[in-house]
Amino acid sequence: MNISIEKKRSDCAALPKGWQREEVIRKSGLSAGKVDVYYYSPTGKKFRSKPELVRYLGDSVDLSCFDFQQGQINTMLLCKAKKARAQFDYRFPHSCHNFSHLCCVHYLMHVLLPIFLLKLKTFLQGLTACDANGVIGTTSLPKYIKSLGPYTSDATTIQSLATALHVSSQPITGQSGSKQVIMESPGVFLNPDQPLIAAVTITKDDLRRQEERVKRARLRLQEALAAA
Amino acid sequence: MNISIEKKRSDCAALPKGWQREEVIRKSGLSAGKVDVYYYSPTGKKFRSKPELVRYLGDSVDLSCFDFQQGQINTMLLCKAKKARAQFDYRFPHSCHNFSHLCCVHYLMHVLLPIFLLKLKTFLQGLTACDANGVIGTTSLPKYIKSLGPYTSDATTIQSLATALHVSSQPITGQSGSKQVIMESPGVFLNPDQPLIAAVTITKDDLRRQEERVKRARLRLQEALAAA
DNA sequence: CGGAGTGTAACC
DNA sequence: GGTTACACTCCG
Repeated sequence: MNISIEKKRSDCAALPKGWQREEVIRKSGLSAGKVDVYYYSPTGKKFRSKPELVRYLGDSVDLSCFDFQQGQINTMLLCKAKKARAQFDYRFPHSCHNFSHLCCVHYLMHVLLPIFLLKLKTFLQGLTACDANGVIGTTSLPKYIKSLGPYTSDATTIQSLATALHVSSQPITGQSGSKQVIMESPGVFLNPDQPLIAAVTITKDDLRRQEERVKRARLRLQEALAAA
Repeated sequence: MNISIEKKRSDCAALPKGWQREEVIRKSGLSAGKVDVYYYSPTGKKFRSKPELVRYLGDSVDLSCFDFQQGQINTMLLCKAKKARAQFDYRFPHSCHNFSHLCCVHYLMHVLLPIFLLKLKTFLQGLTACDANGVIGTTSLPKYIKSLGPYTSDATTIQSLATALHVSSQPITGQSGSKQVIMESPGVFLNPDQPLIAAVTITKDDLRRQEERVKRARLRLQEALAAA
């Protein structure tokens, strides 16, 4: 019942019965964050690239339209009209050397965060675009997300999230008192209306408590996912 | 007078006197023919990898350019190391396909943001660690950053920033009314005490105004940097 | 010696 | 510039 965020393995519908697909996120090194995709034959043999797969399966399966990374048939591969990339790259810069404090702050505020925001925005816009084109389909948001707001459609919800992210430097004045499970995730930080650098001191216990809170939130979301 | 084809051992000029290098050819298996290289310290201790060697020798020998496999100094390795440190990788995921809304939210909250936070934390910790070791030196923060808080040292300032990022889900209660130029950067978003998804609508003009604000903030920081 | 994990040349 | 495809490392 463990759903690891770094590693997941499941059946692959685009391949014959018994074949499985695995995603592994690189955890360290220059390429940390990159997603490696592997396939396992029914006998357990591991495959790490499409040519390798083709070599093994021969003519028994036509993989010309098979997207190795995504694990599905992609008719776009025939046209070779590669449009928006479907791959995720979780990479991010490593720690730094030869960086003055000034550069550090500058780097954080003017490189990391703007890029992060931009990518989030692009990500969300891409999502709504996909949805509009029917690529994703009419998948609904699960109830616990819907309940966060009085929206008329899921598209509106996603859009408003993107919007809220974009107009970030202005106060977000939405419904209050809606502390859902997803709100307890660790990915929320820095209030623009408060000083950037605050004189907060914490103990190791504080750190551990925070980490445990994160773990609990993840567990709860996993349960929600399983129930959906 | 025995010269074995599968195994040879000799002094290694690139290491201190007394160190030896050994080559062993794999005789069978999938990797038959592959050469494994081992090193022996003057005391006879065996080393099987470069990290192992570096851990043992510590700072006494600079192995950054040492090619473990070849047993020689390789200047190309130096270039690589320097590049890796000097360059940042700003990559982040593109827009997506095949993603339900649920996965979107899950991805944002449980993949992107945790990784982002982790990297920020590592980044800042690396910075303070560097500083403590004198790698960065005693560079001072410029005045306009110092003025943000009553700190006794720059290290404290950086540390508190790292801390504030870490304990993100708790309110950051620092000095108020200190709206510095750096605060106007776009890299501040999402208040944890407000709903994640807010019913905000914006026009294209709003977007452009926001982007121009970013540009202006960047210009001002550049001026401040030039004046420092 | 195997194999998971990471590096990276070559390709598009 | 960004991926793919596979070579290589490191450690069990």
